[in-house]
Amino acid sequence: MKIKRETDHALKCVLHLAQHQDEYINVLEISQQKNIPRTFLAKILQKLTKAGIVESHQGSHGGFKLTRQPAEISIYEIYKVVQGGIEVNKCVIDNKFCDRIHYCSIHPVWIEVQVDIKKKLINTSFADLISKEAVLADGVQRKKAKT
Amino acid sequence: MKIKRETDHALKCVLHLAQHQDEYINVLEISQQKNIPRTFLAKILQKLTKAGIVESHQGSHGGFKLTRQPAEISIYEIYKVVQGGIEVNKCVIDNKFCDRIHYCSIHPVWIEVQVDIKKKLINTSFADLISKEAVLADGVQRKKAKT
DNA sequence: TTCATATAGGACTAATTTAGTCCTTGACTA
DNA sequence: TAGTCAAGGACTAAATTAGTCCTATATGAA
Repeated sequence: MKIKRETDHALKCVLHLAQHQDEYINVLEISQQKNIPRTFLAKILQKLTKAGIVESHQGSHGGFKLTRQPAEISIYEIYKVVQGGIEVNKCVIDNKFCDRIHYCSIHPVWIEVQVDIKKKLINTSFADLISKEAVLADGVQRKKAKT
Repeated sequence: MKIKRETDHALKCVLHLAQHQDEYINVLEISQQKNIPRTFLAKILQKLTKAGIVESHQGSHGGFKLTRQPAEISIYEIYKVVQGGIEVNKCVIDNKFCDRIHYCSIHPVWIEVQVDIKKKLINTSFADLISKEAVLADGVQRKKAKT
């Protein structure tokens, strides 16, 4: 389990959409706002669309928007769309990498770790992130005001 | 945080040494027993030696052995020697990868995940693994006996 | 004392994965 | 019907991982 840049991009992107619901927002705008390479982001949004997390609209004034409320979308979901599942160690997923499947004492540790991570990611929704962002942004403002 | 093959090898290697304390065991034997490429394992053992987890002895009848009791060595320690620390997302370690350090709402999630993982890995020692191995090996034996 | 058996260490290479780009096609709408 | 957008496939570049290889050095035993 390691967050790829792609996943990072995807999360920021969905966060942006979550903060601008009901509008269709195009790739260029998101890429500029969140500092993500445009063409790469386009690819990521394709995946999110296929997965049903966002819906797309072509043509002018087209773009993307969320299909669900931010509170209904977890970090885990996005993570899964991009990376395909939590994989702490190859051996846990792919038996080819472990000849000791039936009696490996280390194996269960990875499984436990995976379960823990999954729980945490499932329990964080984009509504949570939005409210945190607000608090944090406020903090930054106050800091600026002080100086 | 993703377990590299190298770390996997290291863990199996230390487990083997933990199961054969007081003897010096050489690279060749461990590599054969645990199915790890010999030259690669040699490199790994160098790291473990430098880190003070094993001590080496050159010359005939030389090899490696643990410097401490298995109960005193955690999975985390080995992990750290090989991979240098838990890094769920680059942005958590390296600011270059995140322009949003001061107000990123996703950031704290990774930190929490890292802390959780670390706890779990610290709390598993090689003594734990050895006893698990015993139980598991016994299970395999019973299965074989049945057929 | 010298030979066989080990590790130490540095410099390489091969394979795989990650992080993108580019280009053409197809949908929408003003 | 031209301009604006996404869809999709095929590529490429960069970075990381997973090793190898070769030489030097230490140790113990014949």
